[in-house]
Amino acid sequence: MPQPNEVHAVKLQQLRYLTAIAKNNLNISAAAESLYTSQPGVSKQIRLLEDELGVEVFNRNGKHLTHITPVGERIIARAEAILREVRNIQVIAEEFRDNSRGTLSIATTHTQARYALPPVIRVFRERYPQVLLQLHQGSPTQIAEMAASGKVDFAIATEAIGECHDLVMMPCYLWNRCALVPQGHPLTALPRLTIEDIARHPLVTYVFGFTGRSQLDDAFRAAHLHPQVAFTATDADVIKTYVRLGLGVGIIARMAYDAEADKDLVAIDAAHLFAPSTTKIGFLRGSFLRRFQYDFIQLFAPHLTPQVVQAAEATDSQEALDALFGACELPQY
Amino acid sequence: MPQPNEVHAVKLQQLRYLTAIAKNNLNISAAAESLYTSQPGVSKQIRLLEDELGVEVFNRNGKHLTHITPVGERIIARAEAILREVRNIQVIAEEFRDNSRGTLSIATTHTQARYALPPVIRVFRERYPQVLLQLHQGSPTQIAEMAASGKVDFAIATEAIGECHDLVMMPCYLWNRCALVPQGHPLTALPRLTIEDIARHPLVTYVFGFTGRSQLDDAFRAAHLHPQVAFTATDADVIKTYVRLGLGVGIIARMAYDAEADKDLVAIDAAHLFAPSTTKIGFLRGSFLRRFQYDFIQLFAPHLTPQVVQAAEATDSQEALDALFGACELPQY
DNA sequence: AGCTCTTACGGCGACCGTAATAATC
DNA sequence: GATTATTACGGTCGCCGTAAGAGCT
Repeated sequence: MPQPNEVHAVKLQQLRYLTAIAKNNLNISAAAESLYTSQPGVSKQIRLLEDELGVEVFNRNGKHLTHITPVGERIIARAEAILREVRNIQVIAEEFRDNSRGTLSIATTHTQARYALPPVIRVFRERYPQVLLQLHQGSPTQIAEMAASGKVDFAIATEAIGECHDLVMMPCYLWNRCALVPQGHPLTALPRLTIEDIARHPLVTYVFGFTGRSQLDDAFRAAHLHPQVAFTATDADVIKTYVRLGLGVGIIARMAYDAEADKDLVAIDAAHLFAPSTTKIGFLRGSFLRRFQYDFIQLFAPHLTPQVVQAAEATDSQEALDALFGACELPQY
Repeated sequence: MPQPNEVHAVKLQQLRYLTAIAKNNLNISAAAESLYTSQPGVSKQIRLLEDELGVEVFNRNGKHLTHITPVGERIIARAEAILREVRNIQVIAEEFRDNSRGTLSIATTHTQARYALPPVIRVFRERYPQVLLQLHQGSPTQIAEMAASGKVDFAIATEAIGECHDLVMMPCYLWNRCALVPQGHPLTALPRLTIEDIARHPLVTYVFGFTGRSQLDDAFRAAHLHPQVAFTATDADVIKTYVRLGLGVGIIARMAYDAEADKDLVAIDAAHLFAPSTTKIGFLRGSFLRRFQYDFIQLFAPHLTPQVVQAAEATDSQEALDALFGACELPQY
């Protein structure tokens, strides 16, 4: 006479449904769709779970979910941890089954994808030809969101990430800027560039929130200058285009200047004018990292050995993290 | 046309089976029994899980499980974390449903149960009459094991716990010893007790591993003395009995001397002869603590406020923990 | 009116338990 | 021979999906 068991128990799918609803603005229909299942099923399982736990996870107004209850917040947080660990188990199994096969997904900005990553990717592909690479481009906030939600393994960007406590962000390298002008531009005649010189011309540079734009603003503000910004773009290639059109002085990352392809333009070093920016790599806290993932990190930032990465993950406060990397000599470009 | 789903997925019960087998010396039959289910069911689910993950969790020799594979170790560790979190979800729900109702289970030694806990328990029961109390007595190692396996919420003891990294152990108070002799015993005539005085008599004291016995041995060894131990017991009541019979000098915790009930015996302070012992309270790392649990801790050790407890849980290394409590003024008895 | 959650109902699949078999100690 | 794991088989339960109903915005 089978299963007169405990009648009911918490199930993993219920937890999946829970987090999906939370991620879909409390819309059960959308959550069901994102999970490729039916609304009634999701709805029912949530009720069963609430029944089982004896508490309401969601506040309801008639037929609509309005809020997450305080206890629901905590339950969902734990549910996310559980699902992360389940995913970890699967990743661990995959790693041990064949540690040279798998998928590496990275979300990053144009600047990194175009100038910093290619040599790293080349070496990585040679070393792990069986690993499927997936790169996704986006804004820094999108990138952070993708890493935080587990859609990608790594986030690589310069700004606006690190606020999220769920992400472990580690500094990779520092980089400086140059001013970019057409040949024969007045700035090319100056012996040494000053910030006032730049401010006299309209600027073409990055959109706010992209690629160290805030360091730029900080420097001008500190000098009480308010240069005219003629155009803002999310990537250096677009900036170059408009510099070529004579729209203004471009200010880009030094590494984005290609002596070959951009020989019609002149790059004037501006490292002494703006604080260097730090490019970081991050991953979801609590993730099991595969060997090729550790290897990728180290290829991109040699000082980030597996030991350092594990230490960084173990440190939860931002100050402790800064202390950990304060001693590191980061490469500077 | 229902469920042409992902065909299979990791299930919580499979993880429960996994941990049960690990805890039962790789004996599936015993594991099944401990879970009140059948061997074939457990066996099958484990095979299904291994199939799903594509790796062997256990090494098999014909029909017997021999070892846990390296990948199995990691998977089981994650599984335990998952099951802990599931339990946490249930506890959280219970807490929010009614934070004055529930169960508090404590494993402790005779000494604590008999002398240290009663006043705490009395106040606690007044404050939370709805909370069901469950006290379990055992040896320090048994106590640590019970807490580590989740059978009890708290472990309270003096020795031999803290090795286990899964437990968060926090110091509660220090205590000293006294020598216990019948009235008229030669030691009562001495102006100030020395360790040599004691060593001249046979001793009646705690069994090794119990109630700060090691500090005792340390002190004699440091003085190059090897007193004869006439009798060892696990609790002070038994020790008193044999002191009354004239078997030797009892050495017990000062707080175990009751001026009323033990007025036929003389307690001679020995605080200056032996290093004080530290009684600790511990719980399973990663457990959600209910309000009444925090309250209980604080009743037992007023310096262990919820903030301090949370800080202690967040600290993973033993040294950092010692540093955290190094500043605390612990009460001393 | 449109969207969304809930209730009702039916079917397939899965888990569990009993029984029998095989392999080790 | 005793214990233990696996295979085989059957029954019940539960999940999922479709369809219909109820309640907001």
